[in-house]
Amino acid sequence: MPSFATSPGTRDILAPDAARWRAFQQVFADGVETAGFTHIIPPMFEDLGVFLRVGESTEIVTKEMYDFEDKGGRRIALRPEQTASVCRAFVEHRPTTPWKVWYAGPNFRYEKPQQGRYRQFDQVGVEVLGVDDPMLDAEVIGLAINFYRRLGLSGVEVRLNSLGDSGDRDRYSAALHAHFSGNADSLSPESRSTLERNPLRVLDSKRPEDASLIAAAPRMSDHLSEAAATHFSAVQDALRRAGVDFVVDDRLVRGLDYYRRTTFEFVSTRLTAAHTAIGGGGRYDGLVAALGGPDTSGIGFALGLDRTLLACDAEGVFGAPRSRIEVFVVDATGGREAESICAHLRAAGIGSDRAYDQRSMKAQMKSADRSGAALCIIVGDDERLAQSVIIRTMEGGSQQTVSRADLVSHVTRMLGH
RNA sequence: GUGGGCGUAGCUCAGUUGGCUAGAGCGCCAGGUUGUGGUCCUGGAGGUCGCGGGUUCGAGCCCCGUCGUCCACCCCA
Repeated sequence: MPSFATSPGTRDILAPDAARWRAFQQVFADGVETAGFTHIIPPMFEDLGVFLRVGESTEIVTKEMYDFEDKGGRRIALRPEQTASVCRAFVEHRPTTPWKVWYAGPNFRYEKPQQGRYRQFDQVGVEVLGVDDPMLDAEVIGLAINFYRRLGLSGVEVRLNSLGDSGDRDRYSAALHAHFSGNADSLSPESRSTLERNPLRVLDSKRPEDASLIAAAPRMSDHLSEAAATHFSAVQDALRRAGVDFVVDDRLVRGLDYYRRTTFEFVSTRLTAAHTAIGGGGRYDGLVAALGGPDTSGIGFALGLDRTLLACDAEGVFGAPRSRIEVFVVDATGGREAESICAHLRAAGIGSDRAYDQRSMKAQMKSADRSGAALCIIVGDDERLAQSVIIRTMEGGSQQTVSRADLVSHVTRMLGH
């Protein structure tokens, strides 16, 4: 039996999934770079303090951080998300604004794994710093929607809300606290403890016994300042102009404390498991300042790679790309013919593979079949002597003999390059 | 962190009230086919039954512990 396996919540991504991941990130990168975003690759670990700004009341900070002391005595944490890193980078390098960046890569949270939730999980995302314009909020949301479309997803719903400015948020939070603690008896025990940590999160409870109290709770929309309300309606107008469907969800509360004003979530309507949220984001005006930078507004989103792929599976779209092997070379003379033919094909940019260990022709043909190649090239003693090869189509099984010198041009033509 | 289900071949699983040498399908390898894959036939390799302890004449099966995994809660992507 094996001595080791992957740690809980981590896994190896093998073929063909690994290529699918790469394609996913490529599609994302192409889309956002077309919109003027540049790539940022922040480190995977940082000073713990960077991430504490995510919110003292969140479980991400209190329970789920992969933190440790390094050999130099520094408090280090594996990043649980990348927004804080991007803001730290902004403060550190002070690029000119607007600063539009995108990222892709793994994050780490110490959680109990289950479907669509891992301790090491990948996200792609964007952040824009230094722009207050509500039209940007809509553009950022549209970017994600466009990406989903390119993946082929159609069952994605945009849920939209505004948490108001920090003053609004605090006043609303106090109003909620008053409402819920006045009726604490009829609240579930879990929600009672949530109430003390973060009243907003009680709205997120899915427990049936909390439903009626939540329905009767004060509305965020009644607590928005004039400025925040104007901003929010401008965002909605811009979304309508862009033809992006959305539903305003008064109860939408996002997990991280830094969110202000516009918040949104992307929900797969085709996913039945617990995790239907495949992405989310919002404004975090104030995070840059909290990290020691100038007062700078920010907005962004992160999309979960696993969950989005789960949604793709549910819709039967964006499957794994097929093998890059187009030609498989079968050599019944010992292997040296295949050796040189593969070298030629590869030099010409044609994906090719072959068998080793002088296996039987039948075994080599089986390998050719499994490789996914469209063509197979067969060399036996006759062909070697005649300086020719047989080209066989794997699907139809028709074959022709051509001279070695013409091999690459024949193959190129047959593959339709 | 809480609760529940499940750990038997590479994969999916069967295995009776505890009872001979632990099985099937798929996959893999070889042969049937002395020059040809995908179909078919035959054969073969591959297991400390997750791990440790206990009960028993005897444990894949029962008990305890542990680890892993899945699901739900919590939380979140």
